[in-house]
Amino acid sequence: MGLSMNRLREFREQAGLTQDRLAVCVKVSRQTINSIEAGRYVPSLELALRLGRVFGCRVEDLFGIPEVDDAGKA
Amino acid sequence: MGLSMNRLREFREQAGLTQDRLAVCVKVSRQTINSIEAGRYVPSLELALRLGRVFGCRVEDLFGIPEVDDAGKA
DNA sequence: GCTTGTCGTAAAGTATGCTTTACATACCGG
DNA sequence: CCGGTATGTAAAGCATACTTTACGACAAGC
Repeated sequence: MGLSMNRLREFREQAGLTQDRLAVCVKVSRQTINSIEAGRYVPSLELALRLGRVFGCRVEDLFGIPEVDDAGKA
Repeated sequence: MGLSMNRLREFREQAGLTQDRLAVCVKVSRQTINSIEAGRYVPSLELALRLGRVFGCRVEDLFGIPEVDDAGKA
């Protein structure tokens, strides 16, 4: 739910990268980048870390913080 | 490779939590926590984000930064 | 009209995160 | 001795990330 919305596209466009070039940078296929931007699935931790490194930001800046959550938390 | 070594146990013990209690906090099974600490696999992004939230640290503090790059990768 | 570049998306296959169930160890208190 | 707590680990099964291959659409330029 929360994670299917991310700021990947925003970061990528601001960096002036195509999906293809970003994909090469982080060593996945172009479709993987596209699917993540489209919210079709959330990346693995490894990929998320690589993306954060490319953009010089925290993983939490790209994905996350949404899920405050479920009441019975603690 | 790099990600199989993480600081989860360190953070957990410092927080005075058992594997069981931490598991409940982040809503996974105890075995999942154990396996991550043992380096048997790396967590999903969702779980990593929840863990970071529990410990009040960045995902990168728990997992990461290791993989500077490939060198002989290909 | 053709090609080239960027994007959107789908299907089948492989890898792996996570679950449940289960058992084994070790420490501790009684 | 026994019971409870905390940990280590394994197997089978389900869900999903990621791959390759493939096709469709839109714009730009020649």
